[in-house]
Amino acid sequence: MQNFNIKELAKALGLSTSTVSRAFRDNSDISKETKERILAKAREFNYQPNHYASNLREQRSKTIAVIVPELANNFFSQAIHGIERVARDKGYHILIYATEDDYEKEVSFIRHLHNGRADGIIMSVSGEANDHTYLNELSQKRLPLVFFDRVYEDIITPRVITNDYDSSFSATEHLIKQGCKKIAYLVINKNLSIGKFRMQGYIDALAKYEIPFDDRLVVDCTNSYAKNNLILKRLLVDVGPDGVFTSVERLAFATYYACYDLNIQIPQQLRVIGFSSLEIAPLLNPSLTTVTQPATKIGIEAANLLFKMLEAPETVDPNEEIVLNSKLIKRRSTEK
Amino acid sequence: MQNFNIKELAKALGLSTSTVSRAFRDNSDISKETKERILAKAREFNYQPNHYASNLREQRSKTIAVIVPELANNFFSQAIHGIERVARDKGYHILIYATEDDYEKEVSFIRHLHNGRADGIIMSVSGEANDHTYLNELSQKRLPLVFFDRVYEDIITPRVITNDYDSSFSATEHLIKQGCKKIAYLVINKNLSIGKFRMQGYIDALAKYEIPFDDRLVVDCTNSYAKNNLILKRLLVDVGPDGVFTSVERLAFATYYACYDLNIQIPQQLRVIGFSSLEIAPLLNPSLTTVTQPATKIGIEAANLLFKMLEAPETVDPNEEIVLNSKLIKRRSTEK
DNA sequence: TTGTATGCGTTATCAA
DNA sequence: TTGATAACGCATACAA
Repeated sequence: MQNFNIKELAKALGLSTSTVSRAFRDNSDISKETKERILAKAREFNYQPNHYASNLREQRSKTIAVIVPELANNFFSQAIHGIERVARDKGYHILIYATEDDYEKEVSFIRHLHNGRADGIIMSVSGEANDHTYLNELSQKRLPLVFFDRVYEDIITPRVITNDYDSSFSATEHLIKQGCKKIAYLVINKNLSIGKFRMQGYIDALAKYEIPFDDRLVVDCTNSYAKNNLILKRLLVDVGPDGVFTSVERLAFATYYACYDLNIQIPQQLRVIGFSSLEIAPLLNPSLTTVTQPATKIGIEAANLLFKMLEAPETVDPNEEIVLNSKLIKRRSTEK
Repeated sequence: MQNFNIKELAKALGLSTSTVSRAFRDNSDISKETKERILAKAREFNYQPNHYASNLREQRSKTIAVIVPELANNFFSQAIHGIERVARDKGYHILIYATEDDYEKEVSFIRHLHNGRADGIIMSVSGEANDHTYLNELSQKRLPLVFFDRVYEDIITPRVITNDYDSSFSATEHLIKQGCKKIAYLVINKNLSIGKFRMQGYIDALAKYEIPFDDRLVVDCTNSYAKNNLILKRLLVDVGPDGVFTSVERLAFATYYACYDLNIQIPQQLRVIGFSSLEIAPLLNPSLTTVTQPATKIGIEAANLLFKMLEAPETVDPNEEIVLNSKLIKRRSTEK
């Protein structure tokens, strides 16, 4: 940590600390010459106002926390990228926390953030449990929170999501139009709101085309690659779907691997479509039909929303919901 | 920000602030009962010691900064994941900064971090310019810094890298053994140390097999997808290599796209190998032969090194260099 | 074992 | 326009 502080700089300049302080604040009265003299000297000594002292004094941290389930995921890294850009423009810093889909960690992060470390939180939830009251503590303390993509429905706070229901409906419809009659739906956590909406789109699309719903075709997967591989192989062998719709990118990959293992041809024997932000989906074998969310845009919108809450809280409706559209991009994995 | 502070908590308990403070510090003398009474009350009011006040007092932030060129990149997101895990275990938080390969941003981030915001820095450099003196300012102030993967050679600080020279040599040798005689080497920035070592491995492997070096085959690419596409197509058409070795993941993808566009068959007409941390390399069309760096491990090692510097600076040699091995994973893109 | 008093580095208030 | 001073919330040295 730095040793050189505002006092020493003031002494070196023969000025008071208050005058020096003013040189770093834009709105204060200070003569142009002194200001420049101070800044020059500051550069010389490489002085920067101590962040912790400033923030203690100013009661805000110019920092926002971003909580995501995982980092090694195209969707989240693109979203974080978007958030980072907005934050940087605003002169804010971002703290990153990965819950690894662990509810305990999520609660622990949130609790710790109550200590003034961050001015606001942008979060995509893990969704493992049902007790979200810890989040209400946040709202009592008025620490602004914005959800993106994965949200808790029982918590009222602004959110940025995509048109999951419609996308799922279209994706399922697309599979049906390509001739599928037995469409499996792969999900990580049925109970999470995002899972529900996406699943409802699937269910309603089946209904529209009078395809009976079969709950053996709705498969709850895990976070373990090995387990998923087993689950999927069993599905493919025992139930024998002719189409697969995955609510999460990872499960589309898992489906590919399972098909490779079982020597099942995509798309001839099985058509695959998945939610995915993978930029190289066209390079897969076969190229993967995706429902692609505007990940970076989501991050940007979430950050903008949070900054609006920070700058003018009264202008933000706690029920505000920004819905962005995903795109269905048809590729070889769903060809006839 | 929170309104409830240590004073209020002390008042509510009929104790002094110092006693309350002690309840949150492990080493201090305090009776078990009072401690528990205090912690219970703290939970009730959801009190947490203010982070900025503590850190101002203690002169350390329990925060480390991570600076990377880009976020939407498998290597970096995996590395960050590794760093995050170690930091969390140590009770540290991580700040993330993306330079987007912009030297100006890098300098600006570093300068701002001089204000006590972070106790240390883990960085993979952008490498755009040659003036790294701003980093020496860091070392004067003894703000610990660890490089990983992309480093500046002229800055003395501990680093975690991979055996780039050997990997490149092996990769090139592999292409030669598969029958390639005209091997292109794609790079983003020739001047960056990592680029140099990787390139030297390529050059020496050619020499070993008495293949003449042709500098039309060494191609400096950009950060723009569109430009790279043009550059690569020109290379493929005008120079006509029979093998491509990319020093960066992104360029392997670019090569695939260019081949798709030109209807060039991989691996029959062109064999491709690239540095890549892509987990789904086996799913590409054709599956991509990769030099895979242990990204998460690199992040973990870098973080461990930084914490060693923070906890026992005298035990860390500033020239310390941890070298991890990459793996050459042969897949279809380089088959005969 | 607990309480008192001081200072960490900064900025806002007020006075000059 | 500039300077003196108090306060932000906390943790430690020292006293009790």
